Amino acid sequence: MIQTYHKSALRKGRVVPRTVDHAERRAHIAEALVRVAGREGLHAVTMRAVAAEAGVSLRLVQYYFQTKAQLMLGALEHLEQQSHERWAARLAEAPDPDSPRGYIEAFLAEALPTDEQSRIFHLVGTSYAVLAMTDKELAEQPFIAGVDRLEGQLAGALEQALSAGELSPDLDVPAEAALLVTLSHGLGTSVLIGQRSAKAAIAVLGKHLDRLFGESG
Amino acid sequence: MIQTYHKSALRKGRVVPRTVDHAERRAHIAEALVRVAGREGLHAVTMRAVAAEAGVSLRLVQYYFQTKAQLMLGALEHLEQQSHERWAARLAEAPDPDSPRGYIEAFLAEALPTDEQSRIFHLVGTSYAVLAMTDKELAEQPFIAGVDRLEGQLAGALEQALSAGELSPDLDVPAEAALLVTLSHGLGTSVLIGQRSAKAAIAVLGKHLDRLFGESG
DNA sequence: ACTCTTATGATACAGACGTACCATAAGAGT
DNA sequence: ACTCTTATGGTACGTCTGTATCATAAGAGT
Repeated sequence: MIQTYHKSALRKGRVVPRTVDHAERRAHIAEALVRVAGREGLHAVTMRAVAAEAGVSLRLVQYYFQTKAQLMLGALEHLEQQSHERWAARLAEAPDPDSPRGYIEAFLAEALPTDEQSRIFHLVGTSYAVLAMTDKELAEQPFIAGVDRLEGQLAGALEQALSAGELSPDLDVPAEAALLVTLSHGLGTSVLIGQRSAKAAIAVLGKHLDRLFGESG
Repeated sequence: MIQTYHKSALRKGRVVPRTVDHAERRAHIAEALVRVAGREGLHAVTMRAVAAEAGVSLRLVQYYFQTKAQLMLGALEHLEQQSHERWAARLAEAPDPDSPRGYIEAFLAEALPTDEQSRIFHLVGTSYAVLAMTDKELAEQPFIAGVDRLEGQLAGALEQALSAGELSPDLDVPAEAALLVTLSHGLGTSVLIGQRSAKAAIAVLGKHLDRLFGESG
């Protein structure tokens, strides 16, 4: 799994880096970090642990990310982008694309830790959030942007449902989007600390959506 | 501030510990931990840092809490108990004790990081929550119990409001209590990472309560 | 007055951590 | 063929961490 380096150089005959694809390698290491953090917590993430998990030498981690701070930041960006793709994939297979409620429910359920992958995602994401509370440089660029984007996307879906007449016309869309995103984050946390099952969290969310969309149906 | 040890022995002439009040000293150290964690994050909490913040020697921290794990646990318990008292004080001065809505709103607003003390409380609490996600022994006893107690207390208030006819009679009280607690936790987090102001968070919460209590008035 | 236990100080130790340094294999450009 | 740059391995260094050890001051019980 390790020594596959100059393979990628043959694949793309250009003169770009040297022999290996830097982006690919950085992604590989970043994913190793996420696995370690998901298993033992973000506080257990060390350059040596990440190197071991990725199956590379400590020196390599240093080479691709010069410092630990940059490694942490790079992994966060990778996680952001990965979640972007994950959401797109999930929403593409939404049950009924004509139903805004289905879209919104799928959207929010994705944020809940239902399977192993989303569990890791929520755990690591929340860990980063806690770091961002005391590390302002970490917070500003990559973090808030991601959450804001989600909230905006959801607000768009609500707007659409409102146009379709599925929602009460005097709904405050931005406030409701904020409520839904923060609610699903809070629910996810309660699941992760073992206070509630994922099923129970989905039920709470579902009841609120029932209320929003009118309990007919 | 440091060498006040045998003063407490004179105050209470009994033969209980030896010269100093252990519980008082442990509380002092636990509060130092909370201050450090609130300022620099829970990951910056070290036995030496706590000792320095408390103005005692490293040995003393070792003496009163034998190990770091016990120090962390003890501080969490202290935080729990402190929050208990804080809530009681806040609710005692609720604006209108006859209005369940006022009670509930005060209850939930207390969970939001509006002033420095509640900011620290939420930050440190969330940091512990993240730890509890990967450290099962930490989670079970002190953590979930605290949140469950809050949720139960809130459910009681909702039940009371329901009896007073202020809520829709087909409200699912436990689900709503869960929603409100997780929502206020999620809102608090979004405030702490700087995504939203405390005022905006309170507004989102207020709008939802308006909906619950019927928007008349 | 004398001992005993509690309370506190100082410091030492082994391990882990982030980072820096030195070496070298090997493709790229000439 | 020769050099130059990139990519990788190995390892050493200084610092910080949690914990353990040795020593001792001083109130408590007799």
